[in-house]
Amino acid sequence: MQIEPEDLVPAAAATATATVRPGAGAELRVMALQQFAAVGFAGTSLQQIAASAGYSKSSVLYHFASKDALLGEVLTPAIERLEAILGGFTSTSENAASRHRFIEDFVDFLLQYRLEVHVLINQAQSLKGIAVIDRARALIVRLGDALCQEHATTIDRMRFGVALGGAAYSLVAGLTFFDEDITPTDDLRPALITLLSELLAPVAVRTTQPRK
Amino acid sequence: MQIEPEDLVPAAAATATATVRPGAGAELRVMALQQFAAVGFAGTSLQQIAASAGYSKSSVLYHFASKDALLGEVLTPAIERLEAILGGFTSTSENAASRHRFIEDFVDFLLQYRLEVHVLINQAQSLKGIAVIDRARALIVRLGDALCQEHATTIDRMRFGVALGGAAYSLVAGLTFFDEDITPTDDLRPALITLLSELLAPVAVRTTQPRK
DNA sequence: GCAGGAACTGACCGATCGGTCAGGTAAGGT
DNA sequence: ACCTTACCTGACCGATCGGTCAGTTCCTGC
Repeated sequence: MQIEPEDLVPAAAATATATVRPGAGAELRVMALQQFAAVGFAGTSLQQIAASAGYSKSSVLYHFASKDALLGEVLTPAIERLEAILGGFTSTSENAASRHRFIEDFVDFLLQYRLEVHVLINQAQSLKGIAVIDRARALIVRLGDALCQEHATTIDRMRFGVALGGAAYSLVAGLTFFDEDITPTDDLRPALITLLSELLAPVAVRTTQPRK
Repeated sequence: MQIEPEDLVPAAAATATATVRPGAGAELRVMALQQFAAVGFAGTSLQQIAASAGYSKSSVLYHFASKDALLGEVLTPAIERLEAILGGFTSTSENAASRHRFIEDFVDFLLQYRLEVHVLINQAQSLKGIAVIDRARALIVRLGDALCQEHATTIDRMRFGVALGGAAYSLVAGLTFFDEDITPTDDLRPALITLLSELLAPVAVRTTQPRK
Protein backbone atom coordinates (compact mmCIF):
# COMPACT_ATOMS: atom_id res chain seq x y z
CA MET A 1 0.00 0.00 0.00
CA GLN A 2 1.10 3.50 -0.68
CA ILE A 3 -0.09 6.91 -1.67
CA GLU A 4 -1.99 6.90 -4.88
CA PRO A 5 -0.67 9.17 -7.62
CA GLU A 6 -3.81 11.24 -7.85
CA ASP A 7 -6.98 10.95 -9.75
CA LEU A 8 -9.67 12.69 -7.80
CA VAL A 9 -10.89 15.48 -10.01
CA PRO A 10 -7.58 17.19 -10.68
CA ALA A 11 -8.64 18.71 -13.96
CA ALA A 12 -12.26 19.05 -12.97
CA ALA A 13 -11.57 22.07 -10.85
CA ALA A 14 -9.06 23.36 -13.35
CA THR A 15 -11.25 24.13 -16.31
CA ALA A 16 -14.74 23.71 -17.63
CA THR A 17 -14.19 20.22 -19.02
CA ALA A 18 -15.62 18.76 -15.84
CA THR A 19 -18.98 17.98 -17.39
CA VAL A 20 -17.54 15.85 -20.17
CA ARG A 21 -15.06 14.04 -17.93
CA PRO A 22 -16.53 12.33 -14.92
CA GLY A 23 -13.04 11.04 -14.22
CA ALA A 24 -11.56 7.73 -15.16
CA GLY A 25 -10.64 6.95 -11.58
CA ALA A 26 -14.18 7.37 -10.31
CA GLU A 27 -15.57 5.36 -13.19
CA LEU A 28 -13.15 2.54 -12.52
CA ARG A 29 -14.05 2.55 -8.84
CA VAL A 30 -17.71 2.11 -9.68
CA MET A 31 -17.10 -0.77 -12.05
CA ALA A 32 -14.67 -2.40 -9.64
CA LEU A 33 -17.19 -2.21 -6.81
CA GLN A 34 -19.89 -3.81 -8.90
CA GLN A 35 -17.61 -6.66 -9.88
CA PHE A 36 -16.27 -7.18 -6.38
CA ALA A 37 -19.82 -7.43 -5.07
CA ALA A 38 -21.00 -9.65 -7.91
CA VAL A 39 -18.22 -12.22 -8.25
CA GLY A 40 -15.93 -11.47 -5.34
CA PHE A 41 -12.55 -9.82 -5.08
CA ALA A 42 -10.68 -12.99 -5.96
CA GLY A 43 -13.03 -13.69 -8.83
CA THR A 44 -12.57 -10.28 -10.37
CA SER A 45 -9.62 -9.60 -12.65
CA LEU A 46 -8.17 -6.22 -13.47
CA GLN A 47 -8.77 -7.11 -17.08
CA GLN A 48 -12.52 -7.38 -16.49
CA ILE A 49 -12.68 -4.16 -14.54
CA ALA A 50 -10.79 -2.32 -17.25
CA ALA A 51 -12.90 -3.77 -20.03
CA SER A 52 -16.19 -2.95 -18.33
CA ALA A 53 -15.11 0.67 -18.04
CA GLY A 54 -13.66 0.83 -21.55
CA TYR A 55 -10.03 1.07 -20.54
CA SER A 56 -7.02 -1.19 -20.65
CA LYS A 57 -5.64 -3.11 -17.71
CA SER A 58 -2.61 -0.83 -17.67
CA SER A 59 -4.88 2.15 -17.15
CA VAL A 60 -6.31 0.60 -14.01
CA LEU A 61 -2.82 0.13 -12.64
CA TYR A 62 -1.98 3.67 -13.56
CA HIS A 63 -4.80 5.05 -11.46
CA PHE A 64 -4.38 2.58 -8.61
CA ALA A 65 -1.12 1.24 -7.29
CA SER A 66 -2.41 -2.33 -7.12
CA LYS A 67 -5.54 -4.41 -6.97
CA ASP A 68 -5.46 -4.18 -3.18
CA ALA A 69 -5.15 -0.40 -3.33
CA LEU A 70 -8.15 -0.27 -5.66
CA LEU A 71 -10.16 -2.26 -3.16
CA GLY A 72 -9.09 0.15 -0.46
CA GLU A 73 -10.18 3.21 -2.36
CA VAL A 74 -13.46 1.57 -3.24
CA LEU A 75 -14.37 0.69 0.34
CA THR A 76 -12.91 3.60 2.29
CA PRO A 77 -15.82 6.05 1.82
CA ALA A 78 -18.27 3.54 3.27
CA ILE A 79 -16.00 2.79 6.22
CA GLU A 80 -15.53 6.45 7.02
CA ARG A 81 -19.25 7.06 6.87
CA LEU A 82 -19.94 4.20 9.25
CA GLU A 83 -17.21 5.41 11.59
CA ALA A 84 -18.89 8.80 11.68
CA ILE A 85 -22.27 7.25 12.45
CA LEU A 86 -20.87 5.06 15.18
CA GLY A 87 -18.93 7.98 16.65
CA GLY A 88 -22.06 10.07 16.81
CA PHE A 89 -23.94 7.24 18.50
CA THR A 90 -21.37 6.43 21.15
CA SER A 91 -20.83 10.09 22.01
CA THR A 92 -24.45 10.56 23.04
CA SER A 93 -26.16 9.20 26.08
CA GLU A 94 -27.94 5.99 25.22
CA ASN A 95 -31.70 5.94 25.28
CA ALA A 96 -34.54 4.81 23.07
CA ALA A 97 -34.50 8.01 21.02
CA SER A 98 -30.77 7.98 20.33
CA ARG A 99 -30.88 4.32 19.44
CA HIS A 100 -33.74 4.86 17.05
CA ARG A 101 -31.83 7.72 15.50
CA PHE A 102 -28.83 5.45 15.11
CA ILE A 103 -30.88 2.77 13.41
CA GLU A 104 -32.24 5.30 10.95
CA ASP A 105 -28.73 6.52 10.16
CA PHE A 106 -27.54 2.96 9.87
CA VAL A 107 -30.33 2.00 7.47
CA ASP A 108 -29.58 5.03 5.32
CA PHE A 109 -25.95 4.00 5.38
CA LEU A 110 -26.87 0.48 4.30
CA LEU A 111 -28.98 1.76 1.44
CA GLN A 112 -26.34 4.20 0.22
CA TYR A 113 -23.38 1.84 0.51
CA ARG A 114 -25.11 -1.47 -0.01
CA LEU A 115 -22.54 -2.88 -2.39
CA GLU A 116 -19.64 -1.85 -0.19
CA VAL A 117 -21.33 -3.38 2.85
CA HIS A 118 -21.97 -6.56 0.95
CA VAL A 119 -18.31 -6.84 0.04
CA LEU A 120 -17.20 -6.11 3.59
CA ILE A 121 -19.62 -8.51 5.22
CA ASN A 122 -19.14 -11.44 2.91
CA GLN A 123 -15.47 -11.21 2.07
CA ALA A 124 -13.85 -9.70 5.13
CA GLN A 125 -12.63 -13.04 6.34
CA SER A 126 -11.04 -14.02 3.05
CA LEU A 127 -9.21 -10.70 2.62
CA LYS A 128 -7.78 -10.50 6.09
CA GLY A 129 -4.35 -9.18 5.12
CA ILE A 130 -5.51 -6.03 3.37
CA ALA A 131 -5.34 -2.83 5.41
CA VAL A 132 -8.80 -1.50 4.61
CA ILE A 133 -10.35 -4.83 5.47
CA ASP A 134 -8.70 -5.02 8.87
CA ARG A 135 -9.89 -1.51 9.54
CA ALA A 136 -13.43 -2.49 8.67
CA ARG A 137 -13.27 -5.60 10.83
CA ALA A 138 -12.23 -3.56 13.83
CA LEU A 139 -15.05 -1.16 13.12
CA ILE A 140 -17.62 -3.93 12.99
CA VAL A 141 -16.40 -5.31 16.28
CA ARG A 142 -16.73 -1.85 17.81
CA LEU A 143 -20.21 -1.64 16.35
CA GLY A 144 -21.17 -4.88 17.98
CA ASP A 145 -19.76 -3.80 21.32
CA ALA A 146 -21.62 -0.51 21.18
CA LEU A 147 -24.92 -2.25 20.55
CA CYS A 148 -24.50 -5.27 22.78
CA GLN A 149 -22.30 -3.86 25.53
CA GLU A 150 -20.45 -6.12 27.89
CA HIS A 151 -22.99 -8.67 29.04
CA ALA A 152 -23.54 -10.27 25.68
CA THR A 153 -25.57 -13.41 25.76
CA THR A 154 -25.48 -15.69 22.78
CA ILE A 155 -28.83 -14.56 21.53
CA ASP A 156 -27.95 -10.90 21.93
CA ARG A 157 -24.82 -11.31 19.87
CA MET A 158 -26.77 -13.27 17.36
CA ARG A 159 -29.38 -10.57 17.05
CA PHE A 160 -26.66 -8.21 15.99
CA GLY A 161 -25.13 -10.71 13.60
CA VAL A 162 -28.46 -11.58 12.02
CA ALA A 163 -29.36 -7.93 11.63
CA LEU A 164 -26.03 -7.11 10.02
CA GLY A 165 -25.69 -10.15 7.80
CA GLY A 166 -29.37 -10.28 7.00
CA ALA A 167 -29.55 -6.67 5.94
CA ALA A 168 -26.45 -6.97 3.78
CA TYR A 169 -27.78 -10.13 2.21
CA SER A 170 -31.31 -9.00 1.49
CA LEU A 171 -30.10 -5.72 -0.01
CA VAL A 172 -27.83 -7.34 -2.56
CA ALA A 173 -27.68 -11.09 -2.83
CA GLY A 174 -31.29 -11.67 -1.89
CA LEU A 175 -32.59 -9.45 -4.62
CA THR A 176 -30.88 -11.53 -7.28
CA PHE A 177 -32.83 -14.62 -6.32
CA PHE A 178 -36.12 -13.14 -7.27
CA ASP A 179 -36.83 -10.98 -10.24
CA GLU A 180 -35.83 -7.57 -9.22
CA ASP A 181 -36.51 -4.30 -10.98
CA ILE A 182 -38.86 -4.17 -8.04
CA THR A 183 -38.22 -3.07 -4.48
CA PRO A 184 -37.73 0.65 -4.75
CA THR A 185 -35.70 2.30 -2.05
CA ASP A 186 -38.79 4.09 -0.79
CA ASP A 187 -40.22 0.72 0.11
CA LEU A 188 -37.02 -0.70 1.51
CA ARG A 189 -36.19 1.99 4.03
CA PRO A 190 -39.19 1.74 6.40
CA ALA A 191 -39.14 -2.05 6.13
CA LEU A 192 -35.49 -2.17 7.11
CA ILE A 193 -35.98 0.26 9.97
CA THR A 194 -38.81 -1.86 11.33
CA LEU A 195 -36.84 -5.06 11.06
CA LEU A 196 -33.63 -3.73 12.58
CA SER A 197 -35.59 -2.12 15.40
CA GLU A 198 -37.16 -5.48 16.17
CA LEU A 199 -33.81 -7.21 16.11
CA LEU A 200 -31.72 -4.65 17.93
CA ALA A 201 -34.18 -3.04 20.33
CA PRO A 202 -34.21 -5.95 22.79
CA VAL A 203 -30.48 -5.69 23.06
CA ALA A 204 -30.89 -2.12 24.13
CA VAL A 205 -33.81 -2.62 26.47
CA ARG A 206 -31.84 -5.30 28.23
CA THR A 207 -29.33 -2.75 29.42
CA THR A 208 -31.89 -0.39 30.84
CA GLN A 209 -34.55 -2.72 32.18
CA PRO A 210 -33.64 -5.16 34.93
CA ARG A 211 -35.48 -8.19 33.59
CA LYS A 212 -38.69 -9.24 32.03
CA MET B 1 -0.37 -30.36 7.55
CA GLN B 2 -0.33 -34.06 8.27
CA ILE B 3 -2.80 -36.84 7.70
CA GLU B 4 -1.94 -40.23 6.38
CA PRO B 5 -4.73 -41.20 4.07
CA GLU B 6 -4.34 -44.92 4.58
CA ASP B 7 -5.33 -45.07 8.23
CA LEU B 8 -8.54 -43.32 7.45
CA VAL B 9 -9.72 -45.93 4.99
CA PRO B 10 -8.29 -49.25 5.94
CA ALA B 11 -11.27 -51.52 5.75
CA ALA B 12 -13.44 -49.58 3.41
CA ALA B 13 -11.36 -50.37 0.37
CA ALA B 14 -11.25 -54.03 1.25
CA THR B 15 -14.84 -54.78 0.42
CA ALA B 16 -16.01 -54.14 -3.05
CA THR B 17 -18.37 -51.23 -3.11
CA ALA B 18 -20.62 -49.46 -5.51
CA THR B 19 -21.57 -46.79 -3.02
CA VAL B 20 -19.74 -43.59 -2.28
CA ARG B 21 -16.31 -44.23 -0.87
CA PRO B 22 -15.36 -42.75 2.41
CA GLY B 23 -11.68 -42.02 2.21
CA ALA B 24 -9.72 -39.73 0.01
CA GLY B 25 -12.78 -38.45 -1.77
CA ALA B 26 -14.59 -37.61 1.45
CA GLU B 27 -11.49 -36.03 2.91
CA LEU B 28 -11.04 -33.86 -0.15
CA ARG B 29 -14.69 -32.84 -0.01
CA VAL B 30 -14.27 -31.66 3.56
CA MET B 31 -11.17 -29.64 2.82
CA ALA B 32 -12.71 -28.19 -0.33
CA LEU B 33 -15.82 -27.12 1.55
CA GLN B 34 -13.77 -25.37 4.22
CA GLN B 35 -11.77 -23.49 1.61
CA PHE B 36 -14.81 -22.60 -0.48
CA ALA B 37 -16.47 -21.14 2.60
CA ALA B 38 -13.35 -19.37 3.80
CA VAL B 39 -11.96 -17.75 0.67
CA GLY B 40 -14.64 -18.40 -1.92
CA PHE B 41 -14.86 -20.77 -4.87
CA ALA B 42 -12.93 -18.48 -7.17
CA GLY B 43 -10.34 -17.82 -4.49
CA THR B 44 -9.68 -21.50 -3.89
CA SER B 45 -7.27 -23.41 -6.13
CA LEU B 46 -7.19 -27.14 -6.63
CA GLN B 47 -3.58 -26.97 -5.51
CA GLN B 48 -4.59 -25.59 -2.11
CA ILE B 49 -7.33 -28.16 -1.65
CA ALA B 50 -4.97 -30.98 -2.53
CA ALA B 51 -2.19 -29.69 -0.28
CA SER B 52 -4.51 -29.23 2.71
CA ALA B 53 -5.56 -32.86 2.41
CA GLY B 54 -2.05 -34.16 1.74
CA TYR B 55 -2.60 -35.08 -1.88
CA SER B 56 -1.50 -33.75 -5.23
CA LYS B 57 -3.60 -31.67 -7.53
CA SER B 58 -3.82 -34.60 -9.94
CA SER B 59 -5.42 -36.67 -7.24
CA VAL B 60 -8.20 -34.17 -6.82
CA LEU B 61 -8.92 -34.33 -10.53
CA TYR B 62 -8.82 -38.10 -10.38
CA HIS B 63 -11.59 -38.19 -7.78
CA PHE B 64 -13.60 -35.35 -9.28
CA ALA B 65 -14.07 -34.63 -12.95
CA SER B 66 -13.50 -30.91 -12.55
CA LYS B 67 -13.50 -28.10 -10.03
CA ASP B 68 -17.18 -27.51 -10.78
CA ALA B 69 -17.98 -31.16 -10.23
CA LEU B 70 -16.19 -31.02 -6.89
CA LEU B 71 -18.35 -28.09 -5.89
CA GLY B 72 -21.39 -30.05 -6.93
CA GLU B 73 -20.52 -33.07 -4.83
CA VAL B 74 -19.70 -30.84 -1.89
CA LEU B 75 -23.02 -29.02 -1.92
CA THR B 76 -25.43 -31.72 -3.05
CA PRO B 77 -26.03 -33.38 0.34
CA ALA B 78 -27.09 -30.08 1.86
CA ILE B 79 -29.40 -29.32 -1.03
CA GLU B 80 -31.05 -32.71 -0.85
CA ARG B 81 -31.57 -32.37 2.88
CA LEU B 82 -33.20 -28.99 2.44
CA GLU B 83 -35.37 -30.31 -0.35
CA ALA B 84 -36.56 -33.05 1.95
CA ILE B 85 -37.36 -30.56 4.71
CA LEU B 86 -39.23 -28.27 2.37
CA GLY B 87 -41.10 -31.19 0.86
CA GLY B 88 -42.22 -32.31 4.30
CA PHE B 89 -43.37 -28.83 5.13
CA THR B 90 -45.35 -28.13 1.99
CA SER B 91 -47.04 -31.53 2.11
CA THR B 92 -48.64 -30.84 5.48
CA SER B 93 -51.45 -28.45 6.24
CA GLU B 94 -50.04 -25.17 7.41
CA ASN B 95 -50.60 -24.11 10.99
CA ALA B 96 -48.58 -22.80 13.89
CA ALA B 97 -47.41 -26.25 14.94
CA SER B 98 -46.24 -27.36 11.50
CA ARG B 99 -44.47 -24.08 10.99
CA HIS B 100 -42.69 -24.38 14.30
CA ARG B 101 -41.69 -27.89 13.38
CA PHE B 102 -40.35 -26.62 10.10
CA ILE B 103 -38.30 -23.92 11.81
CA GLU B 104 -36.77 -26.49 14.13
CA ASP B 105 -35.85 -28.70 11.20
CA PHE B 106 -34.51 -25.73 9.34
CA VAL B 107 -32.34 -24.64 12.26
CA ASP B 108 -30.95 -28.14 12.62
CA PHE B 109 -30.25 -28.09 8.90
CA LEU B 110 -28.45 -24.76 9.23
CA LEU B 111 -26.32 -26.05 12.08
CA GLN B 112 -25.42 -29.28 10.32
CA TYR B 113 -24.70 -27.76 6.92
CA ARG B 114 -23.59 -24.30 7.97
CA LEU B 115 -20.60 -24.16 5.65
CA GLU B 116 -22.57 -25.40 2.68
CA VAL B 117 -25.31 -22.87 3.37
CA HIS B 118 -22.75 -20.12 3.68
CA VAL B 119 -21.32 -20.99 0.28
CA LEU B 120 -24.75 -21.20 -1.31
CA ILE B 121 -26.02 -17.96 0.16
CA ASN B 122 -22.98 -15.85 -0.47
CA GLN B 123 -21.75 -17.17 -3.78
CA ALA B 124 -24.83 -18.34 -5.59
CA GLN B 125 -24.98 -15.25 -7.74
CA SER B 126 -21.36 -15.45 -8.81
CA LEU B 127 -21.55 -19.15 -9.75
CA LYS B 128 -24.73 -18.97 -11.75
CA GLY B 129 -23.68 -21.28 -14.56
CA ILE B 130 -22.97 -24.34 -12.43
CA ALA B 131 -25.73 -26.93 -12.30
CA VAL B 132 -25.79 -27.49 -8.55
CA ILE B 133 -25.95 -23.76 -7.95
CA ASP B 134 -28.91 -23.26 -10.24
CA ARG B 135 -30.64 -26.13 -8.48
CA ALA B 136 -30.02 -24.47 -5.12
CA ARG B 137 -31.26 -21.13 -6.37
CA ALA B 138 -34.53 -22.66 -7.52
CA LEU B 139 -34.85 -24.36 -4.15
CA ILE B 140 -34.36 -21.11 -2.26
CA VAL B 141 -36.99 -19.40 -4.37
CA ARG B 142 -39.40 -22.25 -3.60
CA LEU B 143 -38.52 -21.88 0.06
CA GLY B 144 -39.36 -18.20 -0.04
CA ASP B 145 -42.65 -18.87 -1.78
CA ALA B 146 -43.62 -21.52 0.73
CA LEU B 147 -42.99 -19.20 3.66
CA CYS B 148 -44.29 -15.96 2.21
CA GLN B 149 -47.09 -17.25 0.02
CA GLU B 150 -48.68 -15.04 -2.55
CA HIS B 151 -49.33 -11.83 -0.63
CA ALA B 152 -45.68 -10.87 -0.34
CA THR B 153 -45.22 -7.35 0.83
CA THR B 154 -41.76 -5.87 0.80
CA ILE B 155 -41.30 -6.36 4.50
CA ASP B 156 -42.50 -9.94 4.37
CA ARG B 157 -40.01 -10.83 1.68
CA MET B 158 -37.37 -9.02 3.62
CA ARG B 159 -38.12 -10.96 6.76
CA PHE B 160 -37.35 -14.13 4.88
CA GLY B 161 -34.21 -12.65 3.34
CA VAL B 162 -32.93 -11.32 6.64
CA ALA B 163 -33.61 -14.62 8.37
CA LEU B 164 -31.83 -16.59 5.68
CA GLY B 165 -28.88 -14.30 5.12
CA GLY B 166 -28.59 -13.40 8.77
CA ALA B 167 -28.53 -16.99 9.93
CA ALA B 168 -25.96 -17.98 7.33
CA TYR B 169 -23.83 -15.00 8.22
CA SER B 170 -23.92 -15.31 11.98
CA LEU B 171 -23.18 -19.04 11.83
CA VAL B 172 -19.98 -18.65 9.81
CA ALA B 173 -18.75 -15.22 8.91
CA GLY B 174 -19.99 -13.52 12.06
CA LEU B 175 -18.13 -15.89 14.33
CA THR B 176 -14.81 -14.93 12.81
CA PHE B 177 -15.22 -11.31 13.81
CA PHE B 178 -15.26 -11.99 17.51
CA ASP B 179 -13.20 -14.40 19.49
CA GLU B 180 -14.60 -17.72 18.70
CA ASP B 181 -13.93 -20.91 20.61
CA ILE B 182 -17.19 -19.81 22.17
CA THR B 183 -20.76 -20.34 21.02
CA PRO B 184 -21.32 -24.06 21.45
CA THR B 185 -24.03 -25.55 19.35
CA ASP B 186 -26.12 -26.20 22.43
CA ASP B 187 -26.32 -22.46 22.89
CA LEU B 188 -26.85 -21.65 19.25
CA ARG B 189 -29.83 -23.85 18.55
CA PRO B 190 -32.44 -22.32 20.89
CA ALA B 191 -31.21 -18.83 20.07
CA LEU B 192 -31.62 -19.45 16.36
CA ILE B 193 -35.04 -20.98 16.81
CA THR B 194 -36.16 -17.97 18.80
CA LEU B 195 -34.82 -15.51 16.26
CA LEU B 196 -36.17 -17.27 13.20
CA SER B 197 -39.55 -17.66 14.87
CA GLU B 198 -39.63 -13.94 15.50
CA LEU B 199 -38.68 -13.19 11.93
CA LEU B 200 -40.79 -15.73 10.11
CA ALA B 201 -43.84 -16.13 12.32
CA PRO B 202 -45.38 -12.77 11.39
CA VAL B 203 -45.21 -13.77 7.75
CA ALA B 204 -47.29 -16.81 8.46
CA VAL B 205 -49.70 -15.54 11.04
CA ARG B 206 -50.17 -11.98 10.03
CA THR B 207 -53.37 -11.72 11.99
CA THR B 208 -52.14 -12.85 15.37
CA GLN B 209 -49.48 -10.42 16.49
CA PRO B 210 -50.25 -6.77 15.84
CA ARG B 211 -46.92 -5.40 16.97
CA LYS B 212 -46.75 -2.09 18.78
C1' DG C 1 3.05 -65.82 -11.06
C1' DC C 2 0.31 -62.73 -13.49
C1' DA C 3 -3.41 -59.77 -15.37
C1' DG C 4 -6.09 -55.89 -14.28
C1' DG C 5 -8.03 -52.27 -12.00
C1' DA C 6 -7.93 -48.49 -8.51
C1' DA C 7 -5.24 -44.86 -6.44
C1' DC C 8 -2.05 -41.60 -7.10
C1' DT C 9 1.55 -38.63 -9.11
C1' DG C 10 4.89 -35.53 -11.98
C1' DA C 11 5.38 -33.41 -16.20
C1' DC C 12 3.27 -30.70 -19.09
C1' DC C 13 -0.30 -27.58 -21.66
C1' DG C 14 -2.60 -23.14 -22.97
C1' DA C 15 -4.72 -19.44 -20.70
C1' DT C 16 -4.86 -15.92 -17.51
C1' DC C 17 -3.40 -13.77 -13.36
C1' DG C 18 -1.26 -9.17 -11.10
C1' DG C 19 2.24 -6.20 -12.16
C1' DT C 20 6.30 -3.62 -14.72
C1' DC C 21 8.03 -0.84 -18.30
C1' DA C 22 8.89 2.01 -22.28
C1' DG C 23 6.62 4.74 -25.09
C1' DG C 24 2.83 7.36 -27.39
C1' DT C 25 -0.44 11.34 -27.36
C1' DA C 26 -2.63 15.57 -26.33
C1' DA C 27 -2.93 19.80 -23.47
C1' DG C 28 -0.75 23.90 -21.15
C1' DG C 29 2.57 26.85 -19.50
C1' DT C 30 6.71 29.30 -20.74
C1' DA D 1 8.83 26.16 -30.55
C1' DC D 2 9.98 23.48 -26.36
C1' DC D 3 9.29 21.06 -22.14
C1' DT D 4 6.49 19.21 -18.69
C1' DT D 5 2.76 16.73 -17.10
C1' DA D 6 -1.31 13.73 -17.06
C1' DC D 7 -3.32 10.00 -19.21
C1' DC D 8 -3.39 5.85 -21.58
C1' DT D 9 -1.62 1.75 -23.96
C1' DG D 10 0.75 -2.73 -25.87
C1' DA D 11 4.33 -5.72 -24.99
C1' DC D 12 6.15 -8.35 -21.78
C1' DC D 13 7.29 -10.93 -17.20
C1' DG D 14 7.05 -14.77 -13.79
C1' DA D 15 3.61 -17.21 -11.39
C1' DT D 16 -0.38 -19.77 -11.11
C1' DC D 17 -4.71 -21.29 -12.85
C1' DG D 18 -7.76 -25.67 -14.33
C1' DG D 19 -7.06 -29.62 -16.82
C1' DT D 20 -4.71 -33.72 -19.65
C1' DC D 21 -1.82 -37.59 -19.99
C1' DA D 22 1.44 -41.24 -19.37
C1' DG D 23 3.19 -43.75 -16.05
C1' DT D 24 4.09 -45.98 -11.21
C1' DT D 25 2.58 -48.40 -7.26
C1' DC D 26 -0.20 -51.42 -4.73
C1' DC D 27 -3.87 -54.60 -4.06
C1' DT D 28 -6.87 -58.40 -5.43
C1' DG D 29 -8.69 -62.43 -8.18
C1' DC D 30 -7.37 -66.04 -10.90
